[in-house]
Amino acid sequence: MTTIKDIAKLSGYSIGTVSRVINNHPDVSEEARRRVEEVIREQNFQPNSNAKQLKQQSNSAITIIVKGNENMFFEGILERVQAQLKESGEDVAVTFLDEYSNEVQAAIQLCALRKPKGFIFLGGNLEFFRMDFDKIDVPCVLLTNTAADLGFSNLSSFTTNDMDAGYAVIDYLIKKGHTKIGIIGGSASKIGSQIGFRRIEGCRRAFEDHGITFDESMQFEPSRFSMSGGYESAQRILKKNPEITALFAIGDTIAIGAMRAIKDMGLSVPEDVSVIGYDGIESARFSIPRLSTIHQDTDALARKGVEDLLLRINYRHPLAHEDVPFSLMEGESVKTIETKKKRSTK
Amino acid sequence: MTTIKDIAKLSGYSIGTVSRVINNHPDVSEEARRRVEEVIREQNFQPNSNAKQLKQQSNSAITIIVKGNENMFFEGILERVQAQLKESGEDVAVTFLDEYSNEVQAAIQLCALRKPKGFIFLGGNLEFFRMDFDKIDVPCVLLTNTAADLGFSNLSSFTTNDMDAGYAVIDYLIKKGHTKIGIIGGSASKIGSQIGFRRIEGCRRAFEDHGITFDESMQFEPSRFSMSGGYESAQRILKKNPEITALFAIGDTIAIGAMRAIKDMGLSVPEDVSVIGYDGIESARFSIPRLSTIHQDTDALARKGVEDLLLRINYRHPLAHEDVPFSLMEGESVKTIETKKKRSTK
DNA sequence: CTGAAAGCGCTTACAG
DNA sequence: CTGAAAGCGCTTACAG
Repeated sequence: MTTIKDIAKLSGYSIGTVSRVINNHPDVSEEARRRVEEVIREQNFQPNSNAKQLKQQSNSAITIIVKGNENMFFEGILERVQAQLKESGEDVAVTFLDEYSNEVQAAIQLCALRKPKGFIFLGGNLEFFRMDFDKIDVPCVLLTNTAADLGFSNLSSFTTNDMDAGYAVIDYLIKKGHTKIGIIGGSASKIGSQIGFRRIEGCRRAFEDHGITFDESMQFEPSRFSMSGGYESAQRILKKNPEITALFAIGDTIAIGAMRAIKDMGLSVPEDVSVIGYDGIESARFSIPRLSTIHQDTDALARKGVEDLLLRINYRHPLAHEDVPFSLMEGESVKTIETKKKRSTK
Repeated sequence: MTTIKDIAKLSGYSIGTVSRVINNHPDVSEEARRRVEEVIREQNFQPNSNAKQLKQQSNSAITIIVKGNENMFFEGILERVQAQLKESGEDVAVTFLDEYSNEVQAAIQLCALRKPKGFIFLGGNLEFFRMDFDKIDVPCVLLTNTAADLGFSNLSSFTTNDMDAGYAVIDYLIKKGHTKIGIIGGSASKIGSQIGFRRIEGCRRAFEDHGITFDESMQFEPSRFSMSGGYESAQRILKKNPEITALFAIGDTIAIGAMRAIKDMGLSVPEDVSVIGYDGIESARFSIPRLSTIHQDTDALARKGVEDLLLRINYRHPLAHEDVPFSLMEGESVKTIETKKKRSTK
């Protein structure tokens, strides 16, 4: 193992100077810097990160906490975040959590264990943040939910505007002639913190604006963010409410399960039941039928999240809470219904 | 921060003894052990891993190298490996690589940077291992390919027997009456090291045993392990060889892309073209039609891989090269063809 | 069985 | 601008 000591000896400078070169301290002569860097290159020297971190009292790799094992959407975004971070030379640790577990507690534990430089949360329940996030003091970013109202000084957030997007979905379906619309996914809890809540809240407003009543007990069914969750919830809601002509699954993973369930009930998409998803994952572009969905800009989410975190880890940099734009991608899974009302008004 | 010093003071023992308790050394009195453990619990003390690793000259987290970003199969297995490792209290780092990049070089770099305790390779090109793996000296496990013939003393491997499984697929299709069979996925290279090669080699043998000639140029099309790769390769092979009645995609991700391509060509699965995949990922159970496929036992793969690695990291433990059993899962994507030959022989 | 002490490879005031 | 030295939190011969 080459150490900083060897570099010192070889370059003719002290280990203090070598360390300063490595860490880009300003007060090193050009000559010393050049010489030391040369030796470092020759020896292919890599500083020992354990020693460095021991000394600096900080910290291990940036940690990504993925909340929702089975949610395919997170897989895509995880990859992007990981790629971004690696480009910046940052090491990355990943922890997968069940969709219902407490991500903030998990982060607190990790802090005790290895003091990560920072966290990126992929998905998060605001309720857990409210309860315990004050115990975390490293810079964090929450992706796909907004932390704007929480007021923590070390938590940025980037998300699709779920309220607007939920609104857009229902508005779209209604304009396509649907009025008997079912929603599946997320939990029915009114806490206002679960990932799906804002989406559903947007739906509510759209229904209202169109003068259509939304009966939660008949038109909503909770579901895990998984294909099997979507499969089961679609079956349940369609059985309890056979009038439904369109289903909004608040995640593509759920939607794909739902389409399979509809098929297994002897019905077809979109002829008997239209389905629209949320996320815009790759599988949605290859499913049969192709899934209509809200496309979240994973690239922007990942890029902004990583940039923000890095800036705040390395410099004094202000927090940010931003929405990234979304778009409704039309596939083949929603059909137009000519309603009587429509016809008469035309 | 509580340190080992605090525990020493609080417990009335020296830091040496505390350290021995933490590391389960035998030569500690029962009394000391009890007392120290009590204080550790009270203080919720976590040893500083940087200091520990600095001292032990070893090492950072076990690192999983995922080769093939877009291959959904790896996502499932990654999760399981991760879960297993976490259960054993091991920290985990993940690196995603493109399917065509050099995973061994990547591992070598990581060794220089942070000396991981070990690596788990999800997918691997034996050629790269042959070339450079001797530069890695930590315990490693290769999953989904066999390293039995490589003879490295620090590399175990666990895999489905790709040869047998490839054979089983073709045998199955032929028994279903198909003779014009196309294969997509992997690379055509004869190097014998790519992940898909053994699968295709198994296919060849099955064709031979059934007395059916296999014309690689007309019946094989390479493909990335991605949905879009499958989409394009299916289109290409079906255009160049319209006689094909069944397609074997050597990965489910590829198969799902292929089914979509067939649909877009105005044909349907399985009426016009049968499709069979390989992997048994969850999406295969929810696709329309449900995909027939070789189910790899990801649970066993993950469990055995992790156990083996941990054993070899912590003890002198022999290498292993094992096959895990597979099964052919029938979905809805393969139809039976009544061939003339079949009829006459019956 | 236990303690005192050296040392892992680095960073950073401190003094010059 | 540079060097000598203390110290980060731990482990592990060594001596008893």
